[in-house]
Amino acid sequence: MTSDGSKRRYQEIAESLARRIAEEGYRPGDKFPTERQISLEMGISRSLVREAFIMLEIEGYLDVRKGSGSYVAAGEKISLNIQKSDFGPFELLQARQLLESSIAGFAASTITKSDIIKLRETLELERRAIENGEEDYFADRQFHLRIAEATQNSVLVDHVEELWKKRENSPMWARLHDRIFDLSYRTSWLDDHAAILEALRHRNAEQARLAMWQHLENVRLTLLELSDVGDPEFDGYLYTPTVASP
Amino acid sequence: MTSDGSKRRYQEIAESLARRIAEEGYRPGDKFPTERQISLEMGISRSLVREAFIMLEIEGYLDVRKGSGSYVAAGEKISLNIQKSDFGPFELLQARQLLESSIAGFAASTITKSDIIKLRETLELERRAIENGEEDYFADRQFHLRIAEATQNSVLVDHVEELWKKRENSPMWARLHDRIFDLSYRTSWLDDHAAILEALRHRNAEQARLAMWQHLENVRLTLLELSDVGDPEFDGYLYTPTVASP
DNA sequence: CAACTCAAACTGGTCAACCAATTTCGTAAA
DNA sequence: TTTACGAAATTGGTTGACCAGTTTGAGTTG
Repeated sequence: MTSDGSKRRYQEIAESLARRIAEEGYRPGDKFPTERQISLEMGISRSLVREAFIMLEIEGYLDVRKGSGSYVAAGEKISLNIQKSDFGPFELLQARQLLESSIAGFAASTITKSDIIKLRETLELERRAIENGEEDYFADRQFHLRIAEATQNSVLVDHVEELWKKRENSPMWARLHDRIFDLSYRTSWLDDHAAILEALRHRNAEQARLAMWQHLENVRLTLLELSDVGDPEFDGYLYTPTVASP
Repeated sequence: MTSDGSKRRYQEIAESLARRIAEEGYRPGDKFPTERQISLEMGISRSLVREAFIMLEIEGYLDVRKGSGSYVAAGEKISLNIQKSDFGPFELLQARQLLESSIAGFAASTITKSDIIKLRETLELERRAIENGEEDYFADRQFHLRIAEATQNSVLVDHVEELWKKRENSPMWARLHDRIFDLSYRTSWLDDHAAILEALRHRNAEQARLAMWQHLENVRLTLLELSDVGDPEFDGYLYTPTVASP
């Protein structure tokens, strides 16, 4: 977010158009309405539409061709983007599980004393926040990022976080996210974090990997429980970890 | 890239301005020249500058405020972006190694016959491309993505790919990237891919993980060789894999 | 002298008109 | 009938003028 919470107009328009692509069954390669058509339709100037198109182009939804028109992006970009908007946070969480547990295991061998001290401070911050009943999303995030930093993989973990945050903003998952951070769940996660830190302190890679896996498994189960999906579509995500677990 | 290799004008301008931010010592929070100033300075209309600003805003470099001006983005966004441009592709490759080898191992248990057939086709595509001396970046990328798709982790792998591609565009690594895709290297990578496919076909998770690790290790060594870094700064990346290797 | 006011001079936001590349389609030539 | 041509229509590209918030500072007031 750019400091101010307000959105620029072109962003709103772009989002509305992106929704349109997703909902009106556009497929890669399909011709999208022209800038003029949309400006008339929405009663705004073409410049605004144009700026929105630029945003959509940058985000990989649109492919604009001079003299010809704009087309829903062909190739992988769009199909992945469409997939993104169709899938829930479960896939993402699975990815985090895979990634962060590997990183935690690796961190056991690279972590320094000062890293451990910092992690302990972060944990203390979390504990105090929970006692006071405050929001502590920041501390939770910091804990995960600091472990990644110890292996110099923070860029990647941060990007997964960004994806996660984007999903939070979608109306579909917003309510879910609010409930996730109820104190009850965070208290149990605090124990998970403590277990991870303990494993790292003993430089036990296997244990660290396992602890991180279990932590994110708990998050996943919580998420699943909160969203009370009986939806069989989600079965695909309910696999037994064969990679990072023993 | 959006099918056509040609860049839209606003993109060129945005890149030139991004270079300016990086080279002229702008720091987060600093005020950036106004749209009018730059349009005069470059002899173009303000709309073009405006479109470029939008691109820079989306990419997290700029924070534009109505009535006030545009500022070099503060907070994590820009610092991460600055970090991004400061770091080489080695860190990213390490992340890919960690991530994709885990995914390959997992894919061994989830992959279907049709997935394997598709992978074989992609491999054949690569082989033919190399024989004809053509570019085949697409096929290489497709191979890696298809494995990820088998575990429904394509979103994540795709994002790492995006980061990778961004780095390619930076002048610092562009030349390096061109040389990577010389035929000689790609031929040996073809064998790597074949080994990965073989392991997946036998549903041997451990072997698949190892093969993918080794493949990206080869890529890393090639990269290292091509960039002939005696630079001790890179020592941090030259670690022995303790996580995903045996 | 300090604090307030408010208008002028900035800033980005929006618009409608014109430019240039591409596509389309009727017409004429083979 | 098929092909080749080219003008007209359609597309995105670019521009300058005007609109709407924000900042600034001279002038006023206590």
